[in-house]
Amino acid sequence: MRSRSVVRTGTRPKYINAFWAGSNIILLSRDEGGELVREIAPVEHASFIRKAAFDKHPELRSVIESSRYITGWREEGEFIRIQWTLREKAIAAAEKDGWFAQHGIDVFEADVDPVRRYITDNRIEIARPLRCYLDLETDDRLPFSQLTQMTILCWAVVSEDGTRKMTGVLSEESTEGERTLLKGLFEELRRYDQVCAWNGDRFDFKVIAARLAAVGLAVEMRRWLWTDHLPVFERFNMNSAESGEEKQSMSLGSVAAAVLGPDEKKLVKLGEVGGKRTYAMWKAGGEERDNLVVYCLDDADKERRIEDKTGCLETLFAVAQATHTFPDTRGADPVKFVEGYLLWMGAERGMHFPTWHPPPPSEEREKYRGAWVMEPTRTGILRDVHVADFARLYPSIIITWNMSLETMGEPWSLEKRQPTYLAHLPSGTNEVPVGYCAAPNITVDEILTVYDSVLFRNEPEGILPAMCIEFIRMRSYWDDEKKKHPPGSPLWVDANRRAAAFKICVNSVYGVAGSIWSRFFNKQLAESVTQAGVWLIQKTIEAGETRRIRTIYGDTDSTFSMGVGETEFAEFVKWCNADLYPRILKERGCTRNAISLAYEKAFDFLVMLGKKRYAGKYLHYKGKRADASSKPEIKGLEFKRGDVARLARQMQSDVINLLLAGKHEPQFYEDVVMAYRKRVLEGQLELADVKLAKGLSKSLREYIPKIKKDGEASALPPHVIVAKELAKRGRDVGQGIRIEYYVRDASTDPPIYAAAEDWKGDVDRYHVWENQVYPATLRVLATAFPRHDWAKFERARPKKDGGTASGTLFTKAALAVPVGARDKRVVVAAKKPGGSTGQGSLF
DNA sequence: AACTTTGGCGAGCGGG
DNA sequence: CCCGCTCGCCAA
Repeated sequence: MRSRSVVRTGTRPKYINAFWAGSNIILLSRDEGGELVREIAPVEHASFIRKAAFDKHPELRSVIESSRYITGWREEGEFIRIQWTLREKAIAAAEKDGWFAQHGIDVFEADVDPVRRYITDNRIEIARPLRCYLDLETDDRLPFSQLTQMTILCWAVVSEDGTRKMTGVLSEESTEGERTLLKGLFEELRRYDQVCAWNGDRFDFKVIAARLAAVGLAVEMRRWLWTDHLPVFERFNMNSAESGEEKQSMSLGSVAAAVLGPDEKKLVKLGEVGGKRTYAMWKAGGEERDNLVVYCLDDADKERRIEDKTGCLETLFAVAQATHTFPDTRGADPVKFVEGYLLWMGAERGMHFPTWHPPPPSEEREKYRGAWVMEPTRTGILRDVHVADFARLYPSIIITWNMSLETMGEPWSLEKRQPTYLAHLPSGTNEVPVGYCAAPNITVDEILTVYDSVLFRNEPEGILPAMCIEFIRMRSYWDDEKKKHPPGSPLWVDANRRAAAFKICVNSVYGVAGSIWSRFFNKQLAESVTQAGVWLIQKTIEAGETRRIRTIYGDTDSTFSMGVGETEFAEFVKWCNADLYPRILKERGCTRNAISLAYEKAFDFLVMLGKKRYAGKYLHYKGKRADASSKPEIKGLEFKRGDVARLARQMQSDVINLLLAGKHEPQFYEDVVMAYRKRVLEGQLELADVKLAKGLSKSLREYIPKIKKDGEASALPPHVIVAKELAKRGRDVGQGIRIEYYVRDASTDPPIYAAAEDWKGDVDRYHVWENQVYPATLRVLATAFPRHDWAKFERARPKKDGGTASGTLFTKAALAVPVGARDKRVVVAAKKPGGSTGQGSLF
């Protein structure tokens, strides 16, 4: 490799990557000329104990000094740093039943990765890696499960600015041929530091590693940052999807189409359309082989254009640089990057954190209580609904109650016998101990109200709140920087990314405190955060009630209220911030207050269906009046879901848009329903209209059918049945893969499900209407017009004994509306006797 | 390897 | 017909 190894002197460079190799840490940077520079530093396997342990255990010093696994120790502030021969020894000594634990000595950070150790102790800064996009085409005659045996037929590498596009194609089917191809690939890759591939972790990177071994090439893979673009896109870009349409498929082609627009013409995706293609194309040689390379290059370039548009890899880099983490796939994991910053800050303060221990299996894990979701007190079409929400609720709570592991005090339990109807009153005896604040954690049952609080010391500032404050400060710094530059200019774009990155960081702090995969996990702490949120929102709703503000719904950090005008509601929000929160927080012993409620928006019309399901038309949003071009806000409804049939989304969206536009005559919607019904039962249907797509949340073998009473195995979920069939064909049906399928015939027992790739137009139209398309809209209409009978349109399938259905699907049997077909659940109000039951003209 | 959390809805299945 | 269960997706 054309790199040079140096002994470091002078100013420390920023590093593009580092990895642990045997007894060394290898650090990579690039010099002024862009040449790769490697530095070598000795690896250290360290753990920490409190210095006080030496006083308590006089024998400790000699135990440490005589251990053959300990190479040294030294004092560092309040801690002793112990250096181990092997990482495994450091971890073993910190085990829950290890020597230290038996002697009541806490061991800190024993499991910290050696690279992280080095970054933390040596204050390593992260440099921007040179990025490229990679795609491979492999021999598709082998099933996905045998990807390690797949010969690489060609590769394409595109530089991040798109000015350099290189490809390689297999010259001959032999080990030597593939070795030459791989050599060519790595000759190209060494210009870069970060290699991005769509689905790379599942496919391309695995194939490369396997083929290097197969042809006998030794390459130090850890020298690159291997970044799977797909999960990074999902994590940093997904919330931008408006409808479920974009969530149907995460394939490169689909995402490119969604992100780059309809003019992005997708080339035929190899291996997906037309069955086995790649090997045949390569084998054919000539123009066909050239086409294979063209496809391959086009995919690599799609990635580049997706990044140009979304910037999610740039955001990953901004997060990584802010948290001293390298921007590979794992660097996108909140647990990883928050830990990076936590240890960084801890080192500044002479603090160390608990050793992380592998958690028990999920069945044994104790959950903690989360947010509160209010049952809507009103459903249907509502007017003038004001929405307030807490700014960054959980970080604000962490700051306000100074919630951190090291500030956590004793649990503080207070039981109070009082009737439930008084449960909302302050306990009256909650004298919080001096110097502490009490996290509200209230359980109310029939007669007992339990304030099962955790106390937190107000001083000094905890490291978790400090981290939140720093991230918030940095976000606002970059927001200010942004304003100094013309929108869209390079400096503006950079500031925008960094602001976005710090927002991601702020929002990740709570999740990490609540994650068992984090060394900072603490159930009591995490529950204190969520329950403080419950308390705040409930206090807000109560306070509103005394001011004629009727809150009809709320979820976690928001309230939806009616009964007053904009001015009064704005006044209320102001009063909450100026008066209510300062007062009640003081009562809980808080000396800080980062809680802030904002009047976010108001809805002109709101169609409220239930918890987490509504659609609204804005009156104003964040101070700006809505206009005709303002899009409706839709939450939770099928329209937003990527797993339902497209027709279900379309029909529901049509009806919602009409409702929000002020169309409020039921008869009008009867016509819409009948038109859709006709289309589903008689019209042209394409696969995309009726396709369902569900992900596999675990590997196929983990779906174990229950045994029925009769001793038979019960049915697996439809997408799993289809996935098993696809597995037989050698398709990739691993964990996380979305299975696309449709219902061929639901009248049989069991129903027949078919993979999307087997589409022959033979879809069960009755099932499509009754189960996939109409219910989503039925629920909207039944909520909007509760006195109207909407269930009568639901039945479509002719009764088995109902004579001979032939010709048109609109036979008498299909149109008959048996009384029993009415779904009582959606007929909210009693039907008016003899009233309009919608015997529309089509009947 | 794949893991931020809990709350909640609806589809599908099976049993009473 | 209702209920309880699992599953996957979505809200926050």
